[in-house]
Amino acid sequence: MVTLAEVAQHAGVSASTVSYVLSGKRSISAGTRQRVERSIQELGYHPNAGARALASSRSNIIALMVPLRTDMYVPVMMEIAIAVATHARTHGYDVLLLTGEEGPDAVRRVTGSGLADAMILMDVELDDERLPLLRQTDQPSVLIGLPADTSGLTCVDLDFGATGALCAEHLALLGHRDIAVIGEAPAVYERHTGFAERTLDGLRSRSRELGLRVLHRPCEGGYDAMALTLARILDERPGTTGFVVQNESAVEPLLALLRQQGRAVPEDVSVIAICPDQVATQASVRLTSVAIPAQEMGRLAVEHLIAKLEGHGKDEVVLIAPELTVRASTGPAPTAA
Amino acid sequence: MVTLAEVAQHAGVSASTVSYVLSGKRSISAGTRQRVERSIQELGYHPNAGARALASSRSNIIALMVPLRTDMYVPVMMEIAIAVATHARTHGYDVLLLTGEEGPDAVRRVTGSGLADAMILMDVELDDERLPLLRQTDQPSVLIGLPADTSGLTCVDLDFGATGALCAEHLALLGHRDIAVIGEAPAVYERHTGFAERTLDGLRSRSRELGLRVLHRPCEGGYDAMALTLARILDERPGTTGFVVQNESAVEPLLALLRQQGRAVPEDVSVIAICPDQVATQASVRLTSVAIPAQEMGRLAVEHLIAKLEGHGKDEVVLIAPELTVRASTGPAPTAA
DNA sequence: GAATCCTGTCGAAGCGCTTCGACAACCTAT
DNA sequence: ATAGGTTGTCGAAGCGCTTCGACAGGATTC
Repeated sequence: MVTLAEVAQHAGVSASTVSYVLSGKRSISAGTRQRVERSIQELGYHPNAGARALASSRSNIIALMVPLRTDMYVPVMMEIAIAVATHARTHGYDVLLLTGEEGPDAVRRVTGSGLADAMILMDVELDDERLPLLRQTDQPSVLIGLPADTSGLTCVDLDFGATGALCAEHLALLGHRDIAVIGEAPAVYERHTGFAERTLDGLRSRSRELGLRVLHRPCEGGYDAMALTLARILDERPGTTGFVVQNESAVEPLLALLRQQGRAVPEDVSVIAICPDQVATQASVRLTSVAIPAQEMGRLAVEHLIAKLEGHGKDEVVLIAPELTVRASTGPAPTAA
Repeated sequence: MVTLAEVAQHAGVSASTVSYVLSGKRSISAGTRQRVERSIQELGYHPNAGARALASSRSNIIALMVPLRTDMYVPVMMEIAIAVATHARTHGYDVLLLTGEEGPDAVRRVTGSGLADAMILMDVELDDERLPLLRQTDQPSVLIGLPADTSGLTCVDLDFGATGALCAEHLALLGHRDIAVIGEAPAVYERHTGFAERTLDGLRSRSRELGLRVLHRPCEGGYDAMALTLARILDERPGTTGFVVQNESAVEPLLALLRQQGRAVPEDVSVIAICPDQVATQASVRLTSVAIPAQEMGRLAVEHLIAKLEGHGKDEVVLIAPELTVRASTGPAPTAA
C-alpha cells in the first residue's frame, strides 16, 4: 500500500507539500505540482480513507437511511437511492446505506462515530422518532418526506397537496362530478407517513371548491384487493367516473377490472395515476399521471446537504411542484344519459 | 465528542484497557469490565470510525456495487441491497453503496483507499472488466451473478439453467408441445449478463430431451412491446400453448393481451413467470412461478464474504436451487381439437 | 519455597494523514 | 537600497485508536 510519505519521497518533496497538492489548500508552484502528480500516477497512490478521516475529521461519506418496509413503492426508493449515490459522487462523497431497522440508534451510531459527515433520511413519518436526534446534533441532514414539525429541519418532497389539487382540477375540468381515490395500503396511513394524507387533503379541499364529490379508499396492492375495493366504491357511488390512484400496484389491476366490467377508459371512466413516468407509459393504457420525480428528489436532497456541509445552506422546506401529463386515460365525463 | 481517553480516565483505567474491553482481544476482570462499560454508557461514547480504521486497517465496511442501469428488474435489486445491508449489520459491518457508474475505477478507489474491507458486486457481466482487478487484489469479494470465468472468484446466484429446465419440465408434464419464452429486453442479451442466456440454455436442452418446441423472443417491458412480441409469436407458431416469462414488466401485459384475445389462462394457455413471489401472487392471475430469491442471495453473499474476511472461506460458486410453485396460471394442455 | 505459569493491566509506539506556524526566497513599492 | 508583502515549501504536532511487549502479583507446580 502506497503512502503519502512514499509519494513525497519519490517526488523529492515533503509530505505536507503532497497533501497540499491533493487538497489545493495552499498554492503550489506548477513544477512541483506536476512532479507530485506524476509520482502519484506512477505509484498508483490512493489516500487512505481512515487516516484522512482521522486527521481532518471529515469522512466524505453521506449516510442514507432507507426504509426497511417494502410497502412504499420500492422502485421509487431505489431510484432515489441511486440518484443520491450518483450525485454524491460528483461532489466527492460516498454513500453509506443504512436500513431503517436500527431506528434512532443508527443516527446515534453514525453521528457519534464520525462515520458519516451528514445524513439523508427517507420515508420520514409525521412524528418520526429520529427527528429530535437530528435537531440536537450539529451534523447536517436532509429529509426526503415531510414530518409534522419541520422547524430546524431541511426537507425535500413532492408537493403532494398540490398534486391532489391538480388531479381534482383536471377531472373537474373534464366535467367529472363523482370521483374516487384509490389510496395507499392502510398500513401507510396508520404509520402516518404524511404524503398520502397530504395528497388527500389537497384533493379534498380543491374538490370542495370545484364541487366534486370525493370517495377515498385505502387499498393494498394487487388484483384481489383492488377488486374488492372497486366493488365497494361502485356499490356506494355507482356514478363514479373518475379515479385517482396513488398505490401503484393497484393501477394495472384497476385497469384490468374496468376493462373486464366493460367500462372503457377514457370513454366511460377516467383514471389518473400518481406514479413515475415509466409506469405511466408502460401500463396497458397510456396513463394520464402526476409524476413522482424520484431522481429530482435525490438530486435536490444531495444539493442541499452539500450546501449545508459547505456552510451556506439553511433549514428550509423544498417542495417540488407537481406536473400532470395528459395521456390516454382521461377524457370528458360521459354526459348523463 | 467523547474519546477513548476520556472513558479511560472516567473509569480509572488506561486507554488500552478500554480498548481491550471493547474488542475482547485480551481477558479483562469482571470488575474492570463493568466499570468501563458503565463509563461508556454514562459518557455516551462511540469509537471514532476513522481512528479505528487507521489503527487497525479494517474499516468494517462492505462495499456494494449496484448496477446503474434500470433495465434489470429493479425491485429485485433493491431487495438484495437491503438484505445485504441488514445482514452485514448483524456481523458488525456497514454497507457503502456504489453505483456501476464509475466502473472499474470504483474498485481501484475502494481497495486502494481502504474505504471498505471487502466488496459485493451485483449485475456481473459474462466478461466483466472489473474481474481482473478483483482477482489481483487480496481484498475479499463476492459476486452476485455468474461471469464466464469463475476461477478465483466466489459467486452467488440462482441456478438459472436449472430454472429454465424446471419450466420446461413443468410444461412438458402438462402435455404442452409448443412453448414460447418471453425473454428480457434485447439490451440485457447484448450486455451479456449471463442469467438470461443461462435460463434459455437450460430450458432449451431440457426441452430437447422432452420433445418440446421452443421459440424465444426478447421483449422490452410494457404493453406495446408485449403486444408486438405476442403477435409475432402466435403468427409464427399458432399452436403455442405455453409461455415462460422472464421479463417481469411483460407479465401483466401478456395476461391482459391473452384475456383480450379470448385465450383463457390456464385453460387455453399456460404461463410460468420467473419472478419474486410477491409479483406472482399479486398478478391478475395467481401465477405459477419460479421465485427469484433476492433476500437469500443477499444473505448468502454476505455470509460468504464474512467467511472470507475471517480467513476460512474459499472461492466457490454457490448456485441456489430453483423452486417452482404451482399456482393458477398453468394447467393441462388443451387436447388438440 | 523456588521456579514457572497465568491473568490482568499499563505505557508507548505508530497507523497515514492534515494543518499550523515558520521561514527562506523573491517581489514589489517607496 | 530598505521595509513590507507574497509565494512556495517544510517540519512537527496531533487526530483517536489498536496492539505489542513488559510486568506485577497471584496461582500452580514439583
